[in-house]
Amino acid sequence: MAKIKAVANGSKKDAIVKKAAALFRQKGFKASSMRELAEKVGVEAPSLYNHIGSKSELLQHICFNVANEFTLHLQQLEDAEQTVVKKLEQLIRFHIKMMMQSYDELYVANHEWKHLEDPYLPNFLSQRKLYESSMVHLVKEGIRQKELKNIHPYVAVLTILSAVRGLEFWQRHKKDIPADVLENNMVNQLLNGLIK
Amino acid sequence: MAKIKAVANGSKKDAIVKKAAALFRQKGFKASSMRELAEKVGVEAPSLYNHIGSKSELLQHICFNVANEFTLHLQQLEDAEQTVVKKLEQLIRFHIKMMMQSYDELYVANHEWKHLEDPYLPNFLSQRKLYESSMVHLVKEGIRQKELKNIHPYVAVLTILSAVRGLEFWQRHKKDIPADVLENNMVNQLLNGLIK
DNA sequence: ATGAAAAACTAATAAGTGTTAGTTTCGCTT
DNA sequence: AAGCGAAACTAACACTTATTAGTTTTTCAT
Repeated sequence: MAKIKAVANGSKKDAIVKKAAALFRQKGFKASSMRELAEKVGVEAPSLYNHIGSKSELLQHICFNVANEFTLHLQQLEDAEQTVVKKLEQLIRFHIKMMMQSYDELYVANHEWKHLEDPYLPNFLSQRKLYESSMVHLVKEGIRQKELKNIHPYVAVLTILSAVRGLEFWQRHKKDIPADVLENNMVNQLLNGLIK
Repeated sequence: MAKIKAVANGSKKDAIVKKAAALFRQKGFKASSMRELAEKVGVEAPSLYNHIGSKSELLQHICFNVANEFTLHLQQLEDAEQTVVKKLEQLIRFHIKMMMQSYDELYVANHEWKHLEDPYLPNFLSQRKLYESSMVHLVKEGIRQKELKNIHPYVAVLTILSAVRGLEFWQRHKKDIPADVLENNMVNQLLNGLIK
């Protein structure tokens, strides 16, 4: 009856993944049923399996799409020739941009990763750990270059990552606080506690 | 066969709530079954219903116990005669202390509140909003008193709340980073970006 | 020891889960 | 128009879910 409309520049599978991200964010992975997802897509539940392999696979796609985007960006940042402070600033701004353009996916990757299955869960976690480690490395370099105060590197990274993660919380106040105001204020607040 | 052992200074119900908090944190609310909870408690699933009303009720207790503790502490803080900076510092330290002594409960309240049911979900959210508002008020006062820079108050609050929330993330590194080191570093980093 | 209340048990229910099998319909190429 | 593959459908399965009913055991004050 109803057909699945493929999203611009993407397969029908991508369209399903996108709807799944929205649903998983609203209800959580376990509380989202394939029947409900099918309804959002405009199709009966078993029809979904013409395009996807399983419910788990949907979560995998969401989580790793996000993880890969962040990993890629960080790698590019590491290779760039810039001060550590500039790099940290760009990193924060990237997190904010991602939060705006891929809210559902980012939220799901942050909150529902624990429902990933066995080869994927440890892979996801180690990729995340690697991201963290790279940031710690960056901060240490900043301290060595005397760009940053002599703070505890891991605590600094933790604080930055937590703060940007908390931006999902701000989605509800989008109208009150324009993105650029938020961005500049947060960058300032996070970095001024660090810069020498 | 097995009997439920009441926790020190608490009913058997409290013992179940505590086990539920640990389970809900590990697996998430929806993915935790009453059978599994019963197993952790050392009893058959239906026996739980001699002590509690429903699965939902467990989540309600967890979420509101946490919310009430924070609300109470903030009220006491507001009444105290201290500088705004001191108050913010104490607030951050309180969050860290709570994270250490009630990790499971705090985690569940932060992550699983969306599975609360109808009268409780809006109540929880409005209590949370009130907490936020009080913090914004506090920051505004700090700006008026010229204790704080002229930053966007809501962004400041968001950053602080997000950063302390991210402490759950640090639980895994407890051994590497002693609590007091973390506490002092985070307080410094968060406040030095704010203090004039 | 006895009777009552508390709290455990077993059995069962109704609803919901992801997913598979088998069949029909749609849309496009020839 | 015919035929073929993609993608929809219905029906069903095997399981798990929270929870209730009814019964038996345990605990404890008298």
